[in-house]
Amino acid sequence: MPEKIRFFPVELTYRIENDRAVIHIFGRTEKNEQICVIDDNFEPYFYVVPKKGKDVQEKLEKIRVEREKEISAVTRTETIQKKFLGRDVEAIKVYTRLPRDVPIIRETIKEWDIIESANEYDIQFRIRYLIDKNITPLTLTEAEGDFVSQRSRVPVFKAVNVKQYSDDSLEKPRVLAFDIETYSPAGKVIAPDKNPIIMLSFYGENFEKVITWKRFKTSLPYIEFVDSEAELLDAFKNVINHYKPDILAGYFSDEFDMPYIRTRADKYKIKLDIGLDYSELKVKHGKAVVSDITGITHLDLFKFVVKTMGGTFDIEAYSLNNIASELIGEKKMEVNLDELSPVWDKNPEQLEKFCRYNLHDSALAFRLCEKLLPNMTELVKIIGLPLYDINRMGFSQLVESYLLKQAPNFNEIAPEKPHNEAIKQRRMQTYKGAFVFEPKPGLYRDIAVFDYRSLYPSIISSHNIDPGMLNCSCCKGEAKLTPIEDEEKEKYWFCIKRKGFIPTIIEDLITRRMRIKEILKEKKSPLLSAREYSLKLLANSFYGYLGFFAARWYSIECARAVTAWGRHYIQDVISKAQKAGFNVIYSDTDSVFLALEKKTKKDAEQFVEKINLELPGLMELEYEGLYPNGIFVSAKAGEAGAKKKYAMLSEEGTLKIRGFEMVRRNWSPIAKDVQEKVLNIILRENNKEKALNYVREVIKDLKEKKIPMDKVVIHTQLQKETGDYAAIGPHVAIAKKLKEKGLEIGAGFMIKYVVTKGKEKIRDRAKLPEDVKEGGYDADYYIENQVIPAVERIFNVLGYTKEDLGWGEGQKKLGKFF
DNA sequence: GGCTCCCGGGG
DNA sequence: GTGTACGGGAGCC
Repeated sequence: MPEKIRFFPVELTYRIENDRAVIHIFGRTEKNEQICVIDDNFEPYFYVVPKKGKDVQEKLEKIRVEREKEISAVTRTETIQKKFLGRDVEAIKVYTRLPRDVPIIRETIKEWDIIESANEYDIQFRIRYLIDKNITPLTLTEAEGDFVSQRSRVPVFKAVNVKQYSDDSLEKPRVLAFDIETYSPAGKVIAPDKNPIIMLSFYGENFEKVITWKRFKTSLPYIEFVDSEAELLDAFKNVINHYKPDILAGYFSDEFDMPYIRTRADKYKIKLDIGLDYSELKVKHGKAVVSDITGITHLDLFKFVVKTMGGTFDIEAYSLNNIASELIGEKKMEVNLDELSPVWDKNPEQLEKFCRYNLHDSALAFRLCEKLLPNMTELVKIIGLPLYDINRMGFSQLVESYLLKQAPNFNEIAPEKPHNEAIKQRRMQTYKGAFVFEPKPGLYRDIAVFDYRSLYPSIISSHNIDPGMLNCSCCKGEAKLTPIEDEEKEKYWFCIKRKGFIPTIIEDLITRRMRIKEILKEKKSPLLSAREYSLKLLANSFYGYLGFFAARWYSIECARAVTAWGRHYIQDVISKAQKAGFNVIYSDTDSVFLALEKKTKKDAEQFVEKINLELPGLMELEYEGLYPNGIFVSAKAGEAGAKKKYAMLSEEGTLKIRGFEMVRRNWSPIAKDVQEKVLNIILRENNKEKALNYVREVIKDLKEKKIPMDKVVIHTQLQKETGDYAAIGPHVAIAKKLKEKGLEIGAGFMIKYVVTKGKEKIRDRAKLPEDVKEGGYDADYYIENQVIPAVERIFNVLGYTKEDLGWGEGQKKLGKFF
């Protein structure tokens, strides 16, 4: 008699056992125990769409391909009525024995001239399983079968039937956060192959631990001493095995902690078999590095923050410190990490504070995970992919995964991913973007900002913008033409009789979100606001997706139509604002900035209300806020317009800075300092004279060599061996000289240099800081190439000349504003 | 004006 | 592995 169990799937994979693909679903039962449910009843397949009147089926069934002594063959085929971009097609569902046969078979038929296309041959087998079985990870699922005996860290249940049971979801997955500290002398680059891990910390529910392999006196109960790095790595495994987390969370752990741990374990030939099936921690080096443990979801919170949440907050860098302060209001512990290695070598009695620092980072990762998990979980529930995947996906992938999940409900076959040629073609195509009302560069006071809520999604829905609805023969001459202004482009339309696949889906997302917002007005719920946010995120990503060259449902006509209608609607607000007597100073895509001047905040709010009364159902203009001070600058020196480059001071006193590209580490500290200081003086103190004098002072100090050397040191890392460079930049020139001196200089080394005076190329004037005596730097270089570019756009709008800055005649030309 | 190289995060 | 996913700025060539 088969047994029934219920569980929350967390992660899944597949293995080949006895020549069959077996899905392994890892999860937690209702009784809160970890489990692995296996299912060998799912066949790999893909679709073939034959050309009209061609008999393809028989030929398909005869395929046999030999690769590396393995035979790939089609096991059976089915003819099936499907839709492709809204059109009815007769497709063949082609089954194979193993998942890996799918791409092989597709490869052998791709040149056949009797087929229209092959489709859905590149959907991962585990994802195909979730889609076809309609199983959503983290959501209560029922399996029918029996427990079997199999080598595994958790009980294994062999299922004959697996199906979604209810909408209940795993409330509290078990989370363990971790972080490592490594031996890393000051100024030296991080080198996993050379330098050991010296500390490792974990933070979980009622659990904190720091493991280190140098002993010192401490009363901290969570510190555990071991005798070597190899023992520390063993402890890493043991802690995970005993804690039994569903989720192992880190910050930048995909690309730092995990690869580091992997490299160190390999050095000692330690098996990192922490997978629930005893498989090893896998670090995969692709374009981005990802680290994967079978059965345990490894989350890299950095990736989620950067890829998905990024746009929502206003920070200059995605460091753990910034993100933690922004999201959970906590900072990292202040510690000078340059001291860690010397202390480790010479003063181990001082290691305790580094242990606390190490634990605190894990604690931050843990709380960040708690904070972000509702957002990720909601995306899991909406899109239907495991957490692991959601964590690492960008917007386009989220949209595409959602469409792939929805396609069967509409009986749609997914289009192929574009291949090389198509991508090249698509990349060359351009279209007109959003409308930008170019501001007159300058300083403004009392700026009221409005924006359309979900402008593009509501356009896609209300204008039925969909690749399959384009230029239908049924509505020719009847449907409204897309309002593209470009005369050379042919006008086109979208069907008004049928609703497209994408508009249907997006409308569903918008209305679901609206319902949630209604509930949220009544009472707060973190869960619902996470869902609301996820729905918004997803809906907002469709437009970009339609114009993304690598998208399956790519359609430049659709993308072009969205921006065309967008321009139409924003221009409408602008003209109405002007008619109402407002001074429109700036507008971009879906937002309008008004300088209030003689009008009041109340006038602005009333204006928005009035606009909203006239807007069709889904569309809404929002009052974003009032900014007492703002500066709008031109994009490049001398250029008139200024797209997306402004800084404003909010009523709450925070600076909102847009478009001033981050001055990064390969800039000198003096350039960073000056940019930040100038914006602050102008917006907070409202004193351009003071800002001017400040820069003038800095320029003077540079010329008089009063700015200390450490403010002009530029850091650049060598990315490859010195001999491998085609172009010799300043840092490469330095590296070559160092090498000639017999120093060990290779890829990864951090080069610090100072540019000195001379007429040669910059690379010939770049010197090591220690080879330049105090004041030996080239003041002109730092003024012209560092300080001035950092503030040029700002002073641009203030209209000062170079004489005003004390950088007068007879000097090298600096651009007309100085 | 193209092409090449670097940055991010982490210690 | 039912494969190939950044995007923008500076300096050399």
